[in-house]
Amino acid sequence: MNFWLFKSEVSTWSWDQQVARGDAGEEWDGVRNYQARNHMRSMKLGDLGFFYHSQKEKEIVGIVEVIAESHPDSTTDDDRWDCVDIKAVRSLPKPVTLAMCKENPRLADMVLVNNTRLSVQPVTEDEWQIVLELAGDTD
DNA sequence: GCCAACGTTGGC
DNA sequence: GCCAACGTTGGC
Repeated sequence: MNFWLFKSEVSTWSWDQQVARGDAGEEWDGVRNYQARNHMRSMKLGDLGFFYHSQKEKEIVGIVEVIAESHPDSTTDDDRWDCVDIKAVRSLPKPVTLAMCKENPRLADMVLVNNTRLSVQPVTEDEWQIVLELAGDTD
């Protein structure tokens, strides 16, 4: 089981839209960055990820699950670009802001904090647990 | 709205 | 294969 983080601008694709898709999920298309694509290629069914709103909100708002492994991105004919499908699992009780991540010494190495431009990122298991704690998601 | 960081493109 | 120019992302 691996953990990830998916970044999206609210105006492009929001958490509300993702939730509205239900178990059908949605293709995480439109990624045109090799690093992000490579992360998606290494995802497995059942992997979990955070859903992060960039720009205005700058906070992790929910948890998603990979429901289809890497396949060609249907929004382009360019065969360089693949993507996965994800579905919303649940919203976080309290969103975890970028500022909170930056303040927490244990999250100092989180990709979110250090590489602001990468739209699909790996998250370590430790980081995953810490963020869940910050979110009050103590399941 | 600005700008830093970073990725990509294309000329040589 | 290098590197300058350019475009985009995203935090501030």
